Amino acid sequence: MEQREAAERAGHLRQQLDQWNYQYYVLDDPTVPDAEYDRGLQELQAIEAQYPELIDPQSPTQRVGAAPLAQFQQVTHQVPMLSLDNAFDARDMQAFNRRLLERLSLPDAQLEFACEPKLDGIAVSLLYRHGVLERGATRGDGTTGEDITQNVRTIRSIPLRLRGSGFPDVLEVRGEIYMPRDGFERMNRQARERGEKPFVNPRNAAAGSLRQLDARITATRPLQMCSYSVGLVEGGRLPDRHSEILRCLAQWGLRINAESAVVTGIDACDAYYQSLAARRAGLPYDIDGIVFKVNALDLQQRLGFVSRAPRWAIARKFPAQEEVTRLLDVEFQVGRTGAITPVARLEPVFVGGVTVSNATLHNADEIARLGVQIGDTVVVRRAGDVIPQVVSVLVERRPAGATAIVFPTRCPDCGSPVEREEGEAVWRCVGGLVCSAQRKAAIKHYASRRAMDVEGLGDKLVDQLVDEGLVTRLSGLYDLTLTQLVALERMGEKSALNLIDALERSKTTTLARFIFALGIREVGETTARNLAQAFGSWEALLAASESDYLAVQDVGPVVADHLVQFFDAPGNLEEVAALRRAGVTWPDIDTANANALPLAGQTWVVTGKLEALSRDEAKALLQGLGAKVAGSVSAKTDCLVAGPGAGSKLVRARALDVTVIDESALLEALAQHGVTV
DNA sequence: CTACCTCGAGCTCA
DNA sequence: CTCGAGGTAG
Repeated sequence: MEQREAAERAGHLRQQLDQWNYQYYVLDDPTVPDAEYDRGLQELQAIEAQYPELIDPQSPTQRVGAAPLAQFQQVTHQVPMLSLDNAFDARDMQAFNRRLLERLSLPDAQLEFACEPKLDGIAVSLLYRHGVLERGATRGDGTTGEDITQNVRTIRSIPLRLRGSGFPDVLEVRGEIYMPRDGFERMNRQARERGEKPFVNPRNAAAGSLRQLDARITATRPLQMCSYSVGLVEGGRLPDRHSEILRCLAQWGLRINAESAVVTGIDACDAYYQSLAARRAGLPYDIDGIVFKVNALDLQQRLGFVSRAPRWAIARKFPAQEEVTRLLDVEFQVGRTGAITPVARLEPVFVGGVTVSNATLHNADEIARLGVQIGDTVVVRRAGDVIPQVVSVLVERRPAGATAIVFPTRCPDCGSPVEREEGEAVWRCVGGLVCSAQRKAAIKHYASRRAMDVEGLGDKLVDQLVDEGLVTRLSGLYDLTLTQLVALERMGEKSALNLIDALERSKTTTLARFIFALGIREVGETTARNLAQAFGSWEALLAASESDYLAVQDVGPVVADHLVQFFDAPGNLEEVAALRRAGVTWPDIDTANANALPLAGQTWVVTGKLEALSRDEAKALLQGLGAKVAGSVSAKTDCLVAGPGAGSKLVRARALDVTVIDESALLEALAQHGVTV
């Protein structure tokens, strides 16, 4: 075949194959036998082999999976991928509706909702530029995910090129990648036949398949993609109703859920939920709830967002699955703060897609409330990502040998007495650092990634080090020698050297990390950062008084009290000194730096009703940029943010010639300083 | 909390 | 081959 003729034939074949592919994988409506599709594909492959210059990256032959990656690259979502608020029953849904109507000032409206099942898979983002699939990414934390382009390209229901026309220049499609039940069963059957370990549920199978560095493996997995919204849109317009946008996506060759529907009013949402719940078991895929979205985009915009979720959407979850099992034993774990937590050891039971063998019983009150005994038959509940729970006891099935759970009066680890503070539910071991469980927890926390980040120092190793008596205090970590380490189990020279090296590297840190690493009660990462920022140096922190602490962001009387207690306790200051002697060091923060925050020195006031933010949120964001947010307008006020309904403050601001901006200007100002809402 | 992937390194046995 | 650590996801 001549090249010109080959090019023509290849073009024709691609179009034909894309069409068949679309009908098969997107519409679920095959029009030709598999053999015919395969024949076409082979012919195209043959042409492309003969004329490699004719290969098009979007060709249907290019779905077999590319060569393995060394690692996934990070990608930033320009429009964050938010999560959804949850509803668990009809009452939550009514409350959702009331919130909507109130915010929109439409007390009696029957809003239109777009509804569809919430597939149990992995959320992804697909970026199309000029209709060509450019990038696929995981959700990650909503802002930063991983580039899984190579893997998504192998999924047949994801078009490599959009069909038709009229799509925006840049279109980010969001949806769920999942594994249909039949594919999951088939794959697991094959895995078992080959003596490999099957996946426990379709969701994990989909997640595992997408995490492959070798896309050729992903290509063999029966994955599907279903689109449910759009993110970034540039150079084009989309319709003004969610349901219409979905229709566009379908026209452009993306798969959308066949069950999607539009209903009017919250009661119709309930009916939709009930009908789908009844058919749930018969669906070809797993779902864990139903999503309801306000259909009109202008209303969505007016409703805005709360922290990490839109106000205009909600996921109504199905009731958590429950299973009956036996309580084998209760262990009492001692946490970093000495808190004693009872943990139920259960006869392993498959519930909600995973095998549950542990569940927290929280505290003594919870045990009393349940009236549970060891040996009892209990009901365990698990819903999706929530922690398994012991819900109730089947008392009538209590065996003769059941024994009461005796809450310890002494620490199970060190034997010190346990105490409970007035009004608190948790009992704590008073042993402090005498208690090896607390020491272990303290060291694990110190070494953890967000604290001092000692790579390679995991739970098991810490247990060993403490049990062998090699480390009795934090600073003891830095005294470890090669000889000591090599003597440990599963520790060769290489591992030992790596650990010593990691410890050495951890010594250079920041004040914020160090404060966090100390494990002061109630002082988490954020508070530690605020303290570091406010005081700049360890000395300044130490010299500060309780009232100085109270002046720091997010520090209330409780945290301030814990700080004072920490510094008053005898061993702590000596321990910090020992750590610094061992070489732990950080740069002091120029406290002038704190004043370098963009709005430092300015005083703002927020009044009236805001839409995208609550007043408290606006206040917090402004404070984050260094502004002082006052309650009333004075001559010293730099700027007034006035929403609708602003009254005397607005009048006074005008009188005093204070700058007044509205909410959109505020959002813009925040965005200018890198704060997106 | 559970499950999964990946990697480095130690252990085991030929 | 197995283990532990580190990371991701829901």
